[in-house]
Amino acid sequence: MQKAALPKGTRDFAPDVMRRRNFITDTIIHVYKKFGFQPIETPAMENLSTLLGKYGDEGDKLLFKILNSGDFLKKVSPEELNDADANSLGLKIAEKGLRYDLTIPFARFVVQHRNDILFPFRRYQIQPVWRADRPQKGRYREFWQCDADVIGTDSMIAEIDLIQIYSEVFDALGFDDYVLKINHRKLLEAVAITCEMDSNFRHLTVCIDKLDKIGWEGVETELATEFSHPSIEKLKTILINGKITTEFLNDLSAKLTASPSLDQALKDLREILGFISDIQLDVNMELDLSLARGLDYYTGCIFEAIIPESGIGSVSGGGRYDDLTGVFGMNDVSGVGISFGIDRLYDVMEHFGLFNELESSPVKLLLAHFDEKSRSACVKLARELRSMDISVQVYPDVKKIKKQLDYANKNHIPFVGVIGEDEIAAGSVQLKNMRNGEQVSVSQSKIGEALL
RNA sequence: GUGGUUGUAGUUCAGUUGGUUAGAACGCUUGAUUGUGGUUCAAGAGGUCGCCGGUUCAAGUCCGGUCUUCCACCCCA
Repeated sequence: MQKAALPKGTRDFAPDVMRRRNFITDTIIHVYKKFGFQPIETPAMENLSTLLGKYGDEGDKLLFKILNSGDFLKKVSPEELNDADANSLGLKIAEKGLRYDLTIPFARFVVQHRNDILFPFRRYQIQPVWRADRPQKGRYREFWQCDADVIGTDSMIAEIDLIQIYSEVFDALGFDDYVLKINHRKLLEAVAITCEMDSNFRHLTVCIDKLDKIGWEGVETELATEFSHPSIEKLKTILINGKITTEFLNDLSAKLTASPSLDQALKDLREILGFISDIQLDVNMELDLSLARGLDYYTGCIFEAIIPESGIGSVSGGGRYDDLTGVFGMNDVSGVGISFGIDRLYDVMEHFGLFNELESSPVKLLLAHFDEKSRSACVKLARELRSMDISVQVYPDVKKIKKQLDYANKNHIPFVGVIGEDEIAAGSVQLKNMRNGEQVSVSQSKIGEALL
């Protein structure tokens, strides 16, 4: 016999888990729709060429590759088999991969359907993504992302909408404590220029992103592998406080070397802060200069949402990208998007006990019986009740009534209708309320009303 | 990819320095109750101790490998 098992980092979702997961996705979809986003879906697999090189070296390693069908070794010579490293050999025997996120497939989608899309285009997409990571707390190899993107405009109205979405989603899910962090890649570029660290911008962003986690001393150590001491000291005077306020933006600009990047970042951020103030949006947003985000394609505003004391990093991330579609041959299309991680939202909600909905069954009535004849009567009655849009289930086997009641009880089915010889003769049903145990005899023709 | 950690009944877990027939709770089945669930009581079923190999008179217990769980790093939802 074979052992029933799942690949590492993947999970089954039982009905009670699905009910909660659906609550999360329904909540998010409801908000997305209010802001005019429309759903799309894309395939689980993409061509590897679509995926590779979009998420940095680290991302490439984490892609699940799909072995070519048929004789996948046909195109590989014995010499290549011996000499090749795993990476280059992988490309010869696999030309498809599982998607790593929903943003790159969306960019591909936009380019491919450019003639059918009306820009600016707002889409939401809720599908699983796969990463060949090592699983740990809040990290799975298969997990669900819940994306919303606006593409085809560089207006900050898109950012403002996304910020409002954050506020509404967290409120609706019941989080009273969350932090929406925001920063701007071009502001970071200005910092890099000022500190003469623009030679290795990526290293800079990776380091300062860890400020929260490892503190300035840790960041300093990691920076030292690439940058000079004076540069690091200068960065310290800019970064040391990490979090900055609206007013601090002005002070900050005075510290930074003038550049087009700086101008753009300040313009965007001031516009956003202005809107938030105008509409008096109640959102717990922090401008955080140490927020960098590793994904390579971000070029403007970047977002990250965290739930303090949850034990899980971030539940959402996002940002603006100026040229995601460029690699697919469609230039100068700016977009901005966010992505909620359903699995992490679930874990955090469970951690704080935010799932407080009553245990209830989608089935309202179970019809119980004593023999094949009364069971037939149940099937007939069930059909009538369903035509009234009542969710009914007929117990399938002829078993003791005790067993059938027990089944209803364990499934939290609120009502049981018992039909036997006497009831058939009288055209009635014994309707039992499973919550309080009360039982009444009801005419079969009236049972629908009794339940509604 | 690096380091650590975990695995015993359906589930959560005990199991002494290696030593008879591996336990508990909950769950499950049956009965008390042949037309009535939840509570109670009684009885019963259920384990190749993750898998493979090694040490030993003897392995759930020690050793090696492997898979799995969880955690940290890297990175990220």
